[in-house]
Amino acid sequence: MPTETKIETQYSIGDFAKAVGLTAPTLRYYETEGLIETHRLANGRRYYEEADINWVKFLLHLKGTGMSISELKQYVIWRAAGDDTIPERLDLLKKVKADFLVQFDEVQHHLQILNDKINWYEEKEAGVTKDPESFRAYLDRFGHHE
Amino acid sequence: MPTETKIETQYSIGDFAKAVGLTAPTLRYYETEGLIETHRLANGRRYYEEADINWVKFLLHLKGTGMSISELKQYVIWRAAGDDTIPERLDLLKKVKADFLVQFDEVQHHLQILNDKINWYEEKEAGVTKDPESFRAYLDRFGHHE
DNA sequence: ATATTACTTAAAGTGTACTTTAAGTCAATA
DNA sequence: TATTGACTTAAAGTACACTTTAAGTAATAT
Repeated sequence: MPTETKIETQYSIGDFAKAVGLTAPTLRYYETEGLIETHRLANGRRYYEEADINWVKFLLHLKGTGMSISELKQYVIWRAAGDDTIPERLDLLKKVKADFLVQFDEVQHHLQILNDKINWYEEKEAGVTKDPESFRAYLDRFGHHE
Repeated sequence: MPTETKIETQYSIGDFAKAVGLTAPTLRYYETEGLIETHRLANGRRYYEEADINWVKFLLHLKGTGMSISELKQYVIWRAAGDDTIPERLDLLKKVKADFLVQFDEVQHHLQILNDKINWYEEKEAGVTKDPESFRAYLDRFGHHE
């Protein structure tokens, strides 16, 4: 069996930024915050590999669930400390999830009211009701409150 | 039929703040931003009525869908200008809704990845897999990507 | 009556997450 | 070879949405 030399694609910071949908300054900022470890060429320039794309994309998913930079930093610190910190990481992610679900419910309620208002305006514009119904009364009709 | 004198409950800014879940400084800030019109007692102090509670809660619903203070301000300006601006308000709310729905989909995907990671950690912790499976491989098993 | 609390304004400060600038080095293209 | 473009760092600046401070007046509670 021949020995395969794996040739990893190397990305400059600009190309990597495009690949993950961020800007080069943001990547440098994340690096100073300890979220990303960067590799350096002999001339001092940063480079990134395929695996780094997965890592950054995963970080962005966590970020998208509401994790702050400092929470991500804590997560990264625990991750670097090895498998002993899996319970801590799990607790953190579960807390993030619980917070997320609360927000998620709230935001769905906000959407319901927004939808109701849009529908109310459309009915009003169409002149469906001659005697105009208040938005409150309109909400009441659907049992939508607060 | 006797003439009914409607006695509107009057709230001080502190009580009103509690009623809507904000702080007094935030209410003053919203007032300077033109989101809230305040009534004043003879002594210069602000007071609020029941109807103001509905208005602030409605604003907070719109805010919760992602509208910025300046978008809310624009909405309020149009509202004050009367029914002629209903098309503008409708356009704004529809744009807000469209943006919201994009975000909503994204955020659900973020949740999926978060959930997958939590499950992956739990399986890892339980020692279900002897030969540890990478998170990428785990995601692949469920068809969860990016 | 006095002390505490709530209100008033204007202005300055805070936190988060970047973004931009400045000054310089180095690599790639015409 | 010249010049354009991409990179480097450190530090300052920005946007948003409040929050806090300061200095003062007025209402409420003991």
